[in-house]
Amino acid sequence: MIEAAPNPVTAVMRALADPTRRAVFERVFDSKEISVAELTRGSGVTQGAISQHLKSLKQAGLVAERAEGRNVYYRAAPQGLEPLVTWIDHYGVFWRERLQNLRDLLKEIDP
Amino acid sequence: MIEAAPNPVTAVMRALADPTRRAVFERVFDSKEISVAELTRGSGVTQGAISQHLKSLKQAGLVAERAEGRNVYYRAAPQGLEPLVTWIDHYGVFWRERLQNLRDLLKEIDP
DNA sequence: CTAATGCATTAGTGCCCACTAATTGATTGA
DNA sequence: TCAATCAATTAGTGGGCACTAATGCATTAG
Repeated sequence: MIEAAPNPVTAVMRALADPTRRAVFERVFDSKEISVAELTRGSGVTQGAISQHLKSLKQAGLVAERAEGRNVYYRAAPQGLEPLVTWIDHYGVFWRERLQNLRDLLKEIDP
Repeated sequence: MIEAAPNPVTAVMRALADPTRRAVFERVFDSKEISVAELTRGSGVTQGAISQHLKSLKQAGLVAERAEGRNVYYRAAPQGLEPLVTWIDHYGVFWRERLQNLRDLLKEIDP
């Protein structure tokens, strides 16, 4: 139960749990590429905050960057969501089994 | 971009972002039903902490409870994951099919 | 009845984190 | 050249959160 190991699921969950940071990811995702200045516009927070969020998202493997001139363009890295998908999908297996058991049971009762 | 509204996605993400609390959820899920005392055993934290985590999970719609005598038995509420699955379904382009199956399952479970 | 067990809740504490303001370095425009 | 723009980073701050210790309330056992 002692989980000191920095789990990738935890990293992704933590990165996306914050509404502001998740909104940044969503905007990056919806744009093919987007600069920091453009992300800052209408974000309600300062440019520094946006840069910090982008750093977190990058460390979580959720975004990638490309520098061009004095701009830095970010793009989404959807593969970064894989740990999350795997975690959730794990429960899908259980549900599947339970449903199957339930169906089997129903068939026995009402053949 | 100002997101003051307490989003259900945020609620679920936040609830599951903490490793200890997520471990509690996983143990609740793996057991059909489990008491607080049993959850506390081997959790590495006090009983009070477990109760607090269960309260958070309950408010996020991820667990439900059943009192019996002086025990309270918790069980998983899989439908609580629906906001998360829906969100990933939108952004996790690679795994949309996997998740679509999972969403169908959730609908079957929670009629 | 009395002691013990199960659970929730509270107050208190330390820590982490989201944010700002300011600075710095780099690049571009006039 | 000099000013302006873009982005990252830093120090500092407030607030929230995970946790403990302790208390209270039921319920059960002896």
